[in-house]
Amino acid sequence: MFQDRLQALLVPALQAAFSELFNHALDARSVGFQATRPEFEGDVTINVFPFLKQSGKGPEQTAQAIGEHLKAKVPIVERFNVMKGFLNIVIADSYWFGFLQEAATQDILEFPPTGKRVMVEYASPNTNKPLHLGHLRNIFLGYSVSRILKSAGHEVIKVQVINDRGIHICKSMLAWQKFGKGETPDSAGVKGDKLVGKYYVEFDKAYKAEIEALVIGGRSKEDAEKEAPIMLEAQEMLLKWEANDPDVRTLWEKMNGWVYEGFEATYKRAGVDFDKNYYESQTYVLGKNDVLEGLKKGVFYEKDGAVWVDNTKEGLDEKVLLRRDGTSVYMTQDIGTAIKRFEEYPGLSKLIYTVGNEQDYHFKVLFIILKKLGFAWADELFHLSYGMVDLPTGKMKSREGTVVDADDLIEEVVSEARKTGEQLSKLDDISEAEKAELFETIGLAALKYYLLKVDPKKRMLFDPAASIDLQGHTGPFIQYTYARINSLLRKAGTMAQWMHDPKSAWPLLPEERAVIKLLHQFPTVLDEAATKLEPSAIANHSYELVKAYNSFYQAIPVMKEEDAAKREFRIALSATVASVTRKAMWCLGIEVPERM
RNA sequence: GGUCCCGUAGCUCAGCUGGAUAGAGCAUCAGCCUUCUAAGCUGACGGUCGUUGGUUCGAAUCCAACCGGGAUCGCCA
Repeated sequence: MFQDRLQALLVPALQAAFSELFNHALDARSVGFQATRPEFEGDVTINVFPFLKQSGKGPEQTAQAIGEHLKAKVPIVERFNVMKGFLNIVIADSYWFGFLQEAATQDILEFPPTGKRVMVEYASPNTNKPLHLGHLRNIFLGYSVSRILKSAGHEVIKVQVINDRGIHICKSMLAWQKFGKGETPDSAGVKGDKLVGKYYVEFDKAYKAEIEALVIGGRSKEDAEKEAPIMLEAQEMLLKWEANDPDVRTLWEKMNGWVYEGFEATYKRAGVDFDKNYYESQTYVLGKNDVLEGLKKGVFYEKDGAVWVDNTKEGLDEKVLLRRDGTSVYMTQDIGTAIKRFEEYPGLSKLIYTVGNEQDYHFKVLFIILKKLGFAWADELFHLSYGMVDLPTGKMKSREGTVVDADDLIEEVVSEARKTGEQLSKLDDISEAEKAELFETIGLAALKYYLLKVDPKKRMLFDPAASIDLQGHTGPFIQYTYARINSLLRKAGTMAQWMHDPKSAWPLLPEERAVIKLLHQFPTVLDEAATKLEPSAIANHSYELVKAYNSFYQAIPVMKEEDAAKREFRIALSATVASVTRKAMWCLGIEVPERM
């Protein structure tokens, strides 16, 4: 990494300075470089306060002594200044020119292969209702993480888990049977997932009506909830499903098929995909044997006929893994599925679950259990826990109909992009089809960037008005900068290759230097994003970069520059910003348009 | 009640492996298009970093307590 390379040049020199000046060994890890604050002259800053004990001198003298030593010994240290305990170092232009030369000719956001395989699970929808805003945060986050890991040199396997069985889908099936009159997505003219979701709501209505009737008839609310005929019927249907009843299975396959078509359409429009799907109907039987084996080994224990794990030593509770009747719980399946994945993918070195933070406890327990079962890879499991998405009106609640539908939302951001795009009317000469594609790209960028720029761990507020904003700290602003550079490059024609020639170099302008430094930091940001699984780091740095570029663009002529060497250098700088931005957006799952 | 997460400008968020005068965007106000895309740029306004203690040469950042918000603690999924 380039940041590391600069440090690699400076740290040993600093250590040498230390032993010569103060006769003291300096631990490389204790050295912290920081970017020099803009109000001072310099590129990197060393804070000497931590070294005062060893130097035995005051901050100014210490910094001054180190600065003089570095300037004498390190060619790229051009000059320095001391402000209190801060040693601000100016790195020679030649270093920055040299870096740009490299960045212009290779992808600085593509790391060499690590040989590691990583599985990222980033969607686990139920098949009884359509995808909503919460799913979108999950999907965009996981997709971005998988691309970041890929750029960081890992082999990535993207998977989703489809919760295709259980009482929830039986409810939809039953309601469709009762009230559907044979309606299909085609006959109703709606997406399959929407149709099935509609019958899930129908079930709930009928169920509530039955409860009410029973309560009026004198039953307690709790009894009524248990005794409502339609609920009993749904439970019966679930039993039939488990018994492989042909009629139930046929209906189940038909309705799930509708849902998959609907999901597929949403994923396609959202621009995400998966390498493999796991279906709960196939995995829900897994895990039972593993639990029984754990019982034999004494990892688990039996109480009241059920199998339990005791995690009280870990500060957690006891948890049932097999019910008294021998059937599985959710945890059991997850144990089995994890084991299966590591069997299916030999050499899998990491498994990341992108799941909301309401399941923090679940994953804590799951990982502890797998560790107790003795799987070495248990340490490589990671719960990428993301915060809930709130609306200005409060929490999303499906029962209260406050859920923001994924398809509707995408439609809205795209049409907003269209509205603005047509107002600006810069695109009168391109076809309707091209325009449609462009607005799709811009609208989705607005939405994705809005969801990804926030630290995934944090709960976030979804403000519909802000999410379709195309100005300021937004995806379209970044796209705009890219398109703008492209326009510049088109004017430049076949780009004459700029080559850094140390002999004919000129002083870098502050605007140029600022842009180069942000490019220089980017690989470190990618590394951090890949380590911490934080797309927001990429999103925010991309914004910093294009903002600095726009300031440069505003103040400094590129094509109008008369000195050919400078002109070509600025074209190369612009082209590099464009290509790095494109790659950074790729890491977020965001496309960039050639013009807008 | 136990455990965990969060609290930074009017709003939404950065900054959090301790370091200089805490940064952006939106909103508000004032400038900049006969020159490379104004979806842009420049500037102004705006802060007891929830509160109180502690550690430290130095705390938004680490620790503790409290206040406020959220999640979770099923033989549900």
